[in-house]
Amino acid sequence: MSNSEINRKDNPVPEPTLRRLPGYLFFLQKIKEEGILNISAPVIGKSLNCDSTQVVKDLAFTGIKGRPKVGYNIYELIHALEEFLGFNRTNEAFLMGAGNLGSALMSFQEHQSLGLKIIAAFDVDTNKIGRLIGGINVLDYSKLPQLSGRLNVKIGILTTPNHAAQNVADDLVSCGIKAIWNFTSANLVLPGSIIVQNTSMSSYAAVLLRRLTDSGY
Amino acid sequence: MSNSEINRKDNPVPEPTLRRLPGYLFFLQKIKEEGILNISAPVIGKSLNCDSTQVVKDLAFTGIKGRPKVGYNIYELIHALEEFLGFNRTNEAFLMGAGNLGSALMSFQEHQSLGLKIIAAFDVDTNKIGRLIGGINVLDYSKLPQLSGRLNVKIGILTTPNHAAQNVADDLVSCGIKAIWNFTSANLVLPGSIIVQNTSMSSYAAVLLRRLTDSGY
DNA sequence: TAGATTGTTAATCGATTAACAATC
DNA sequence: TAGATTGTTAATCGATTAACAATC
Repeated sequence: MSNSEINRKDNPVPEPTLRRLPGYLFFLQKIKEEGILNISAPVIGKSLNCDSTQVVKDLAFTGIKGRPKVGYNIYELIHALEEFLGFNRTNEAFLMGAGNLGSALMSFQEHQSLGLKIIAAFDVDTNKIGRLIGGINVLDYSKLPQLSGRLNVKIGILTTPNHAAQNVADDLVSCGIKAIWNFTSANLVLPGSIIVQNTSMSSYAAVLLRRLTDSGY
Repeated sequence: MSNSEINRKDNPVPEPTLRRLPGYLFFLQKIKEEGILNISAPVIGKSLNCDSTQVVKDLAFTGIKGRPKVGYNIYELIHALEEFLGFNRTNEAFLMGAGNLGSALMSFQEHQSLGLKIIAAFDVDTNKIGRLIGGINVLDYSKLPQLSGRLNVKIGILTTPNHAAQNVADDLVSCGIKAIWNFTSANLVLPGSIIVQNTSMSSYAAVLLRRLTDSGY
């Protein structure tokens, strides 16, 4: 039984850990340029402002082995992180709703480095259908079942208006989508097997604004 | 000593709570249309798929009082949430970096309902300077100190390329900005008094992609 | 009054941090 | 060998969930 197979069922990676891992990866990619070969958890922790024990534990989830007194080989570590996070694969996705936010995500090059590839966008607005945004075609929403049947895409990115979110999510699920990246404020009710990643701007705005109030302005 | 004054110092609102509060607010705004006058924590919990005790505790942070057997007055509750989160105020912000993501945020109307108002954007790209995006002017980056001196803006939205993020953040701080909403992947090193809200897409992509892998595709 | 719900206190759970043994 | 760092086990901390008393 491989490490990943053990994790799959009994030992899911904690979400806080997953959220930190890309930070390590970006830091390592940055300092790789400086020709450093090995790096230790205390150095990473000091640079990223977090506990070194936590760095060790987080990195252990990727299956990488470090050497006492030396640390981790930076190339192995970068590879392990990319592999573990799926950033070096190509994960195809549909984008639903080519409005402001949707268009931005299509134009946003950085997804590529996260192994995410939006292969098509869908909208009901005839003004948007047929347009090419960030190199991605905006298709008629009614074409979704047909295309999903052929392409076996697993990820849906939801950038519709809030009121349409639940219906579109339901449609995605019936088309075989396994994971939904929900940028709307809608609370989606979906089968438990569907992975939902909520990324509503309002949550972050809430934290930021309240902290500002807490601090006494 | 008012409730908010007590919270300010000794009892900061937990971040998980703050992240959930906008969800309650959107739900309430939606069902307000149906003419419902009172709503109980168990009903909110059932609809939003979370524990009713948690709803009660979360709402208590806003200072609102409920009535046993009846629940909360929906109008009072909406008001309390908006007030507490700062969504009914106008919080002015500068946006730094009018690229794809920055442009999207400028066009994204929903910020208004979060009490956020981007009053100007800044960029170094002469092709962008002078343009109007989503009704917001893109100004020359060098104009930042001058404008911030006059306007007393507290919030900076950081949508620059990663490599420029730290420098721009430093400039924002020296211009009197108190809170930075960081959309880049850069790990910002700033004075402790500055509120930083990291919203890097890569963290969410990481969680989503890994959960997909965990589930066995 | 009876019953549902708030509001609070206690128990559980999970993540972070600390301690320490293993090892290069 | 000595010392720094990994890797693991234990202690702490905070958030969630459960229990229960107060109350409308």
